[in-house]
Amino acid sequence: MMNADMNTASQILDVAERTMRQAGYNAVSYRDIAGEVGIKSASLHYHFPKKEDLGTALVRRYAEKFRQNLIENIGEQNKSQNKIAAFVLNYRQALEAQGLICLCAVLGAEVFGLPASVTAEVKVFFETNLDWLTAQYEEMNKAHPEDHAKTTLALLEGAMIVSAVNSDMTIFDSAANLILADCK
Amino acid sequence: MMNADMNTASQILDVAERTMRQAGYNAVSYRDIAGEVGIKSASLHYHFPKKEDLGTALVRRYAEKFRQNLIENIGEQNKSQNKIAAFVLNYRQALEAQGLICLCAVLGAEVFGLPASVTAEVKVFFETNLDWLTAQYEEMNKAHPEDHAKTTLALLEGAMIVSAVNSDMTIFDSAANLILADCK
DNA sequence: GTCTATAATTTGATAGAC
DNA sequence: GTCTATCAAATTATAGAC
Repeated sequence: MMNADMNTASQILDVAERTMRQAGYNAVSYRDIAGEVGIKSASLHYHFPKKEDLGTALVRRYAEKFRQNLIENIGEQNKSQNKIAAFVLNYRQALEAQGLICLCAVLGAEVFGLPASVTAEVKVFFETNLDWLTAQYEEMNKAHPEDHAKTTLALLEGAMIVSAVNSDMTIFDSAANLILADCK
Repeated sequence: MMNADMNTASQILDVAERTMRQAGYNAVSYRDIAGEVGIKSASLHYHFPKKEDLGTALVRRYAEKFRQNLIENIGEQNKSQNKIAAFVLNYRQALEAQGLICLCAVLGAEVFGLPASVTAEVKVFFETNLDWLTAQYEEMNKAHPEDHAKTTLALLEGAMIVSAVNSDMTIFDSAANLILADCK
């Protein structure tokens, strides 16, 4: 009986993640989440006293899932080129399979209106991504690994947004191809 | 006496644009806008009956301003390389001077929660950008001008978000340099 | 952990006077 | 064009029973 539905907190985060990635931080209400989970909104406050707590927990879990998924996608690969490919795939799956933009792209776009603690978690996600990418480009002996890391992350986050608005996956794929071509 | 403050509608749009670019569509309220403009929220409905009307008018004006600003930045230039540089500068000025992310990046991130008419205007903005960029890359005899256009737009929109979250303009500049280097 | 009940505030929106 | 007055609904949040 160890299925995911046993944990109410994780169910709350599941619903919150989907709705926030669809419509942003302010579009998500305790009442709507509670309705979908099947409890009352007052009960939500037991798990996450303030909305800010829900926001930070959400981004933290998202970052951890991203990390775990990356490890899975990398599998047995040990060449940096293939690790970058796994990284790009990580983002692509989120967009195509679930039809959702990266949580941190959505929250990042609203950055000047977010609680400071939520912004801090989004920043950690981006910095972790940049550090990891920089390490890969270093291993590939690129001249300016930090620059490569910055452009790769920006490309993926931006491509998700433009792709979603225009309902056109070829935008994401152009970005992905540019990143992969640069690794050859 | 032809100053901008004469037109209440444009004052409303000024405040709405700034706050939406800071915190997203749902973070902006009629009451807050009215307070800053110095009128009552009921009066706002005279100019924009529904919030959806305000949203569409906002994106339409933003797209037009972007177009006008691009023409100014291009100036006497007639080489496509320099036109692309003006395009990049257009985005950079928004971020650095005003400290704000592109309106359409912010709204685009919330795309699955926006009124359909607002989404449509954001899509027009992106498509216009893509068409213009494609024309420039065609003139430069690039092999796949549409791909170049897609990656350039995605890079700029994504770079604004990551730069803003990390309070680090070098992220935007890495993206800008990649675009400009590709034009040489 | 979840509930009922409730509070204080904010939201988009309308009617009608001036 | 802007105002007052008003509305119904939604928001985050708390107190206290079970």
